[in-house]
Amino acid sequence: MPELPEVETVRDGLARHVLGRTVTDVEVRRDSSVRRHDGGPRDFAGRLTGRTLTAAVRRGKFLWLLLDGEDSGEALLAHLGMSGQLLVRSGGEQADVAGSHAHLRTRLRLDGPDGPRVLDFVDQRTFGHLMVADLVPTPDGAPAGRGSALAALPAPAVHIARDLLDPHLDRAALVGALRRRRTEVKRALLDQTLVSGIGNIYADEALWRAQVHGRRAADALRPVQVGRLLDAAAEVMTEALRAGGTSFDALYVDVNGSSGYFDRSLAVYGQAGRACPRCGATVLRDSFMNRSSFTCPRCQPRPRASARPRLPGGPSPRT
DNA sequence: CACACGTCCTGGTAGC
DNA sequence: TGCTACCAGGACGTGT
Repeated sequence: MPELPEVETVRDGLARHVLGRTVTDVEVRRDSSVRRHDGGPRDFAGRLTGRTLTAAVRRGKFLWLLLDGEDSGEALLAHLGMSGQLLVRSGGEQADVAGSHAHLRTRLRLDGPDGPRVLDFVDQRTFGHLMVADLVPTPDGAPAGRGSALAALPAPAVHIARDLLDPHLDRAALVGALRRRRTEVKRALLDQTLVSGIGNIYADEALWRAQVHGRRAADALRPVQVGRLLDAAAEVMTEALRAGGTSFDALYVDVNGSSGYFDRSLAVYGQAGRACPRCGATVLRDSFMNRSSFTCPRCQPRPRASARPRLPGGPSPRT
């Protein structure tokens, strides 16, 4: 599952392999891959063709490539969803044949100083998408004083909060905001408008590291516990980033959610029935909202009712 | 056929 | 009472 570390790895790969290149052709093979683009597939292709990619930027799980040009307030915005990949390869015919992929959704051809290249958007489960989006200035934009387009966000991403690896994140404010939420702490961690980049996998890993059960009420946690939780999340994502970032060769930009870290180092996610690496108790799997949560019953005791959020409806008057 | 889950959307609620 | 911000849960989509 592409969460922050995987998306950052893709961003870095794009920064190294497609910047400065110009789009020569756009082939949308499945319209739904650009379903969020206002003008449809044809407009999508039209807006990209001839544009040069000038920067690769990420916030949370959103990723975008800035486009040059007169009206340069635009970006090619990508979200990988559950299974999206962006693959770069050299643009020779051989690569075309070898590179034909069962789940290829959109292909961009690029031209640059050292020959043609191909940027493929591949997505098995189709939750991902591409679009050309307008950049809009935002007060929460980005480092002041960098008067470039970096200070603006693509319109569909303006509601996305800064992520834990963003040097301009206001940690104290985030701790406060999390503790103000009247919901389960895991749900708050997954809320991209509070803090971005955390998905189901890293949420479970962070909660395990901080020894907090995800069903505890966010507003019942002490500030220091929330701080530890955020530290744990930043830590586990940094480790995953290091592990994933080293496993790609020079040209291919690849993410399938594994990033090498997935299988090896997860303490609880997907580990139901196995031993907790810290205490040896058997890891549990619970269902919530059609999603899975993995916890260690000893390290992360389930909260008593009084420590769970008071949900709408209150203590049911079930007469 | 249940299950994987990130984001968007809807309907409803709490609190002012 | 009316308004707003917030929150829970369902829909979506495809392959294993």
